[in-house]
Amino acid sequence: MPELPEVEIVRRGLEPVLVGKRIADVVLRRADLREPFPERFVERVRGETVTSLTRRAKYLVAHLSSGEALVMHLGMSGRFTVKLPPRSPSPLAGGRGGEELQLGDFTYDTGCDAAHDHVIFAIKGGGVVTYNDPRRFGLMTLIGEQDREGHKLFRGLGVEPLGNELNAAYLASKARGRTADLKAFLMDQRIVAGLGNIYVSEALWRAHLSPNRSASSLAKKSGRPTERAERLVPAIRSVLEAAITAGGSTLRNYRNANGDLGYFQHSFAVYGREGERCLTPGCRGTVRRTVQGGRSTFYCGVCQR
DNA sequence: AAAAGCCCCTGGACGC
DNA sequence: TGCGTCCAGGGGCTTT
Repeated sequence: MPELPEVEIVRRGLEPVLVGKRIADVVLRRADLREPFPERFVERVRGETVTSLTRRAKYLVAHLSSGEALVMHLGMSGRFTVKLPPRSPSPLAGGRGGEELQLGDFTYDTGCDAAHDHVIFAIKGGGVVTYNDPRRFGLMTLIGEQDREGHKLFRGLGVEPLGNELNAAYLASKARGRTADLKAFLMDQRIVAGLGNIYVSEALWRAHLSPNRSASSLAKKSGRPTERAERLVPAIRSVLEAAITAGGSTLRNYRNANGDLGYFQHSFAVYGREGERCLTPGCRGTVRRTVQGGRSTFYCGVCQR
């Protein structure tokens, strides 16, 4: 589920739990996700202190005191849950009799739906962070800080959409001469890193641009940005910022309830709203769904041109 | 180099 | 209730 806003919300949720803390223990419950965990993964993480937790595109990066970075990607179905310390057995477990694991100073009750809990981190003096991922499209690896920027995971990534590097001139320079449609162009992590299927649809709606339009129409023949490119930039920024804001507030409430970093509920203008009215003021259009590159695209054919 | 297609994996929703 | 089909917010790899 995670696109940039969700990953950023997870980062903000995990930050106070992890940063400045020592990872007392790590349990791997299988040998791989999308790819195998690296050699000696547990030994290289156990005992390390997390000095900071950052995000690049859809990757979470936990910087360790060893000089290595623990790089994590949530794939399609990855999520982290946090259990703050440890009364065992938890009253919430409901006597379901989940498997019990001994971690560091305390016992962790996996509960009833732990079949896809693949990685468990015990934080010294502070709780348990669990990575759960049914589809296992996620990823965890360790990269030396020296090598990180040049690593294959990061080397080809485009600009951060919330940074200053994303601007109309940049989009135009990348879009010039492209035959791909705008949807595919914005989904390409080498152009803008962190957008996914939902927020591309949402950003194009905000910019009143059709997903079927050629990406090259962001650039004039001279290579200068068109007015469309100028519109697209604030559309991308604003939808991501709104999602992060909404998710952040939901996160607080959710953690107060049960410590779970659940994904936020967010209402979309077009995504998942096929057949419903377009929300652009004054527009009489209806949201349509099409398929591009095997993925659903939602848009209004009336106000998005 | 760029674009299109296929693959990885599991679970949930839906129709019969 | 059970079974088959389709769909899902990720990215990487191969082919053209």
